Amino acid sequence: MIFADFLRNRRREQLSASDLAALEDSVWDVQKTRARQLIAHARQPIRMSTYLMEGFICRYMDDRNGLRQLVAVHVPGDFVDLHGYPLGRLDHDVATLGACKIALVPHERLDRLLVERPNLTKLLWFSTLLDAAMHREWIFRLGRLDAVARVAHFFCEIEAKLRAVGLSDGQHFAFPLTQADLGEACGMTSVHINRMLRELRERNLMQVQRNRVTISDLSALRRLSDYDPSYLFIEG
Amino acid sequence: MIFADFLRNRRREQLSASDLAALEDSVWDVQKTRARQLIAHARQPIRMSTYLMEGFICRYMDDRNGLRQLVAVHVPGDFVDLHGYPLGRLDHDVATLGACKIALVPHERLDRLLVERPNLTKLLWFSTLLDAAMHREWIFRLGRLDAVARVAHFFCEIEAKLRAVGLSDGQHFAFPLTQADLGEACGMTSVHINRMLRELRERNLMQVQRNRVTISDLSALRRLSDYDPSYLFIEG
DNA sequence: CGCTGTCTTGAGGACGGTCAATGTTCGTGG
DNA sequence: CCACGAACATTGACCGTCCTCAAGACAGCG
Repeated sequence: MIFADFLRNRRREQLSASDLAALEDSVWDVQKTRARQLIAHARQPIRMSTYLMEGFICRYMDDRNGLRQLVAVHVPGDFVDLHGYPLGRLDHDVATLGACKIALVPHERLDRLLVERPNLTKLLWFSTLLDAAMHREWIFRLGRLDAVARVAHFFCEIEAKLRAVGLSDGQHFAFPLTQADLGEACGMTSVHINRMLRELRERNLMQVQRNRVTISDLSALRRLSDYDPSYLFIEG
Repeated sequence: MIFADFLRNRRREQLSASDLAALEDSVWDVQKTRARQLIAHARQPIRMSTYLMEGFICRYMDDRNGLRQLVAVHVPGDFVDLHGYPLGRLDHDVATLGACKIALVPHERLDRLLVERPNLTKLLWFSTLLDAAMHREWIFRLGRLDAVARVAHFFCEIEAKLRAVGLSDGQHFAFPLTQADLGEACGMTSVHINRMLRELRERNLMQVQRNRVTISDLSALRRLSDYDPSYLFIEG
């Protein structure tokens, strides 16, 4: 089962057995990729979309000087660049963070689903709009929060997303991002990320060590960063 | 014709006469609204979406202290909260900036279009993903640009969007946002917005006066802010 | 004509960036 | 099993951008 985690704890009950089977059938290939590998280029037309089964993927834009701004971080269960289907090309790059397992879905097969399966189409549409909701939360984070809160807010989101697919117990989870990556996500330098992580550690809220995050006080972390996960549409 | 500007200069040629007629038929009411009026509430279920015919609308989120962060500014031709259809509820508020003319489309009617008109559905989906692309550009703006460039970048986007629907000639356009609004869009204080506008004026790039923007050197403005409008998918 | 919201400007300070040095971890190959 | 190098993490000193606070000017509107 490739799409086992797709919309898990979201609206999966709206996915009929037959729609799910059609979705599974639309997969062209399942692949493993190494860490730090580019999997889709900005501006080029794309003919397939990538569904993430294992690992972490990010999307980012470059400025003139080659400095990156991450615009999304994806976890298993995410249909990473499904928006490339209606758009036809991407406005950003997509790359793996750690090693990943991905499924590739050709757009011609999505065309069939669009015509034959309105219910599934609406769920696929929904899933691309979840990404848009996350984008909005990132805008809020960058526009209104100070440095500590930005970092805390970022981890709150990752934790909530991972928990929805069973990869966090609320206290621990695997996490392949470096401090430089965090800087590119939060709009700050890796040096300052380091200081903010120290602050969060010293306040006994959370810590990061060797690709692993430990959260000791999730509710304090959420309070600190004004975090409300309702935009993720996770049930229960 | 209500949807005269919808996807104008984007993919409107893909909109068949019959699809367009069906879209027009799905409108329940056309209304005029005053300036600074809330038209959709965060968190509440919504049963209609708003298409903007005239005026400016913004979407925003509040932090704990009631400080706003704008996440989008809409111009005529935008289907402002169409994403509320697959989502079922919004994660943010929607309000008019100046006086507006809007068309309301009940979601039950969109359900019919979804089942009967896959081609139209794909275009509607596309239009919600344009908004997501703009969100990404806003993330980039807030994360990677300094204050002058942020303001310049914002105006470059507004100008490009207005030009696509014939409301800017590349040099002049109507603009109802106050400096406080600009601050809420660009993640800075209105005081600093004021200083940056002065800088742009003194460098002979652009100026704002009485709800009107004059751009004297658009290409310099774009260079300054690393602006590339390709994410808007405007043709020609 | 006065009220209110918006704009403008200044002075001082805090937050986060820059630059640079050092420490740590981990994979690779001898 | 250890030696080495590369990538990543950590810390300090200094500095610039942008925020805060505050006062005053201006414009639109009753």
